[in-house]
Amino acid sequence: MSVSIKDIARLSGVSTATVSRTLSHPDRVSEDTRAQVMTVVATLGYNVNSAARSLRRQRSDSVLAIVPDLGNPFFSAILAGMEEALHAAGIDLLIRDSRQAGNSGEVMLNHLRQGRVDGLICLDGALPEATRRALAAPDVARRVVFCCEWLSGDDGALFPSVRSDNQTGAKLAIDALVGLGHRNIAFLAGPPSNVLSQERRIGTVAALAAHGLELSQTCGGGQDFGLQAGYEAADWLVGLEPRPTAVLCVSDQMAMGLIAGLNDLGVSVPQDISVIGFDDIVTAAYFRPALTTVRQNRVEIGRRAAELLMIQVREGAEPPEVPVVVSVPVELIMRSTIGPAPKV
Amino acid sequence: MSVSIKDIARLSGVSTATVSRTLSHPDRVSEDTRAQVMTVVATLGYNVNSAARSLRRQRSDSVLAIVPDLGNPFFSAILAGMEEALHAAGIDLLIRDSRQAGNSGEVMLNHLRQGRVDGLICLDGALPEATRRALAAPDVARRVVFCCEWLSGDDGALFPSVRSDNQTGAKLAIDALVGLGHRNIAFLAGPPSNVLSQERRIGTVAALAAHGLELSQTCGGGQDFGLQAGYEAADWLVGLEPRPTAVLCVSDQMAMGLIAGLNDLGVSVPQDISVIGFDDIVTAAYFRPALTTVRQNRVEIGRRAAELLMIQVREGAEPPEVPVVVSVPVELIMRSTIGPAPKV
DNA sequence: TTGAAAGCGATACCAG
DNA sequence: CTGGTATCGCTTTCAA
Repeated sequence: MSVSIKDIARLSGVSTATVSRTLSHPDRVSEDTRAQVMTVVATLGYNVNSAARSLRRQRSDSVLAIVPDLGNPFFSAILAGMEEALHAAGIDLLIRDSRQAGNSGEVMLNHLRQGRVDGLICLDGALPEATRRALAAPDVARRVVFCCEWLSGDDGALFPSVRSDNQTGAKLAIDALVGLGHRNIAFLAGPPSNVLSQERRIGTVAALAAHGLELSQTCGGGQDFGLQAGYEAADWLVGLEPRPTAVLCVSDQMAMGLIAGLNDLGVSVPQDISVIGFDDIVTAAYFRPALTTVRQNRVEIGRRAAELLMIQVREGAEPPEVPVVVSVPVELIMRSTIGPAPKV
Repeated sequence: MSVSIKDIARLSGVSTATVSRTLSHPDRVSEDTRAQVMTVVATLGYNVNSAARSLRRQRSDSVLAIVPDLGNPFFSAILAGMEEALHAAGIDLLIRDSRQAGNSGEVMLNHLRQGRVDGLICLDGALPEATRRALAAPDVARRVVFCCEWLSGDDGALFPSVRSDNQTGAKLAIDALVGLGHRNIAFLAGPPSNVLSQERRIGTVAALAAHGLELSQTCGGGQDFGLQAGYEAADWLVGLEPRPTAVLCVSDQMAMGLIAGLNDLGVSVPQDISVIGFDDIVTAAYFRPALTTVRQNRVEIGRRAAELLMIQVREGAEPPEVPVVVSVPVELIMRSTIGPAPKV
């Protein structure tokens, strides 16, 4: 059996209450006692038992992040940002993949209900209806924030959320393309029902309208934001009549897949078609041609989401002024996949 | 206050002991009782309190993965594999970045000592000496497995480990290059002290020796396995005299960076130089030219590590027959970055 | 500043 | 098969 607070109490000649105080509220014991207790603690190599502490304190000091696809490298930087903010506050990060077999929405709700975690950071905007309803219960809702994605139709009134400024991102991209003379611009979406597909498309349409232009075409994309979906979209793109001279893609992975596909079809980027991605994942700069893209500050998004959640679940915290939407700035990174619109 | 086992007991007219049994060992109560209790449980929406359960059972049903750099997409598939295996067994996955500020080795050890987690999966082979010693304590060592990397010098005698068959991977790559007529082959390493750099280099030297060849050059690489380090190695490579006609890289990211760098220097891959990567990360297939690489089965590695750990920490488990090294097969994926050795 | 003691919620042993 | 009860280890009133 491992050493407990009782052992410390006995060896340092004080009560368990005092040991506990020494550890949790050092300022509430005399200096002498503290020194004495700490010595014994160090000698025995004592560590608080977290289950006992959680049980007594009625909080776990950990939070759960729900990721749609852990295998997608897009999320790693976001998780890193969360990790950083959370651990600075002594809070643990648990991770679950919401699309993994057997991970219904219930699973994550149970974590909350069982007290395994104090809060939830959800990166998946496509939750089943039953889960959405369950999340909306008042005592649950306060413990949830969304990050990157959000529930479509929720503008922060139901759940606070942290997201990139998607519409501005699209605008930056479109402005750059129009500035290069492009007039026939297409949008390559991910899953049509995904909020990011929708939001960035809206931004695209609005930015084009500001130039007196209309969106040429939207490709529905595949089941995800992945490379293969982008690759397959190349066929669609070259078949369009008239063929767009530029494409804004909803993700970098799709953009890279698309460029690879165009390449295989004998279409050159950016000579024949200009392409812009979204995300600025780490490979974007080393892809050839180097990918022009809208950078999302993924670490920052993760950090902000974690901080937001910590404020909300702090006990005695006021319920937040709704709606809460933290919009993280984006930035257009100019590289080599866009160029002047080809002369007809 | 949330509903507890007492409430269930009262409403279903049985003792708390019976409720507990119904939930934890359904086969040890009568069918009638079980039905009765389960109805009440469902009605009240009861959930076991995990802190109380952990305290009583003296186990947390969660494990901690230590990742050297969460921001590196290489790890996401491994984590996904772990997640899958762990959650199938009802175990939670916690994640920490070992290189993050303030995450000394102590931090992860404390998780074990505090009973926050039942075991550790360590993906970082470069732990500080103090941590290595602390890990080796008998009661701790049994709860640790290494994954991907391992402590240099440990052949599974100290800690079980799951890893790719790195030497065979190098051999597959070298054999392919030699088969294409290459005689002057270089190796692009990551951090020199890293076990993967070392192991793959050893495999490379051995495979070359089998063909009666010697390794032309080794580039020490940078501080990591990243794209930038590969990019910078391009200068080194083209400066060699005689210039190697092929390079085996310790990671895909380095290979891609290298190719981008060569590209910028006017050197063509594979016409002038053949390049092989290691990992087969998701972008490898869509990089242009598509990257020839040694595929690691990352999901499998993660899954096996998780399974290994679960066996070890199962109570009453025999200490494993040491050494335990699970070697996961690798595979050479032929794409477009290698070609015949150029005629001189 | 310190100690005694009540509990947090679930489990498992021991009787019955 | 079921109930009573001690217990896991810590925190926190309440009194002194």
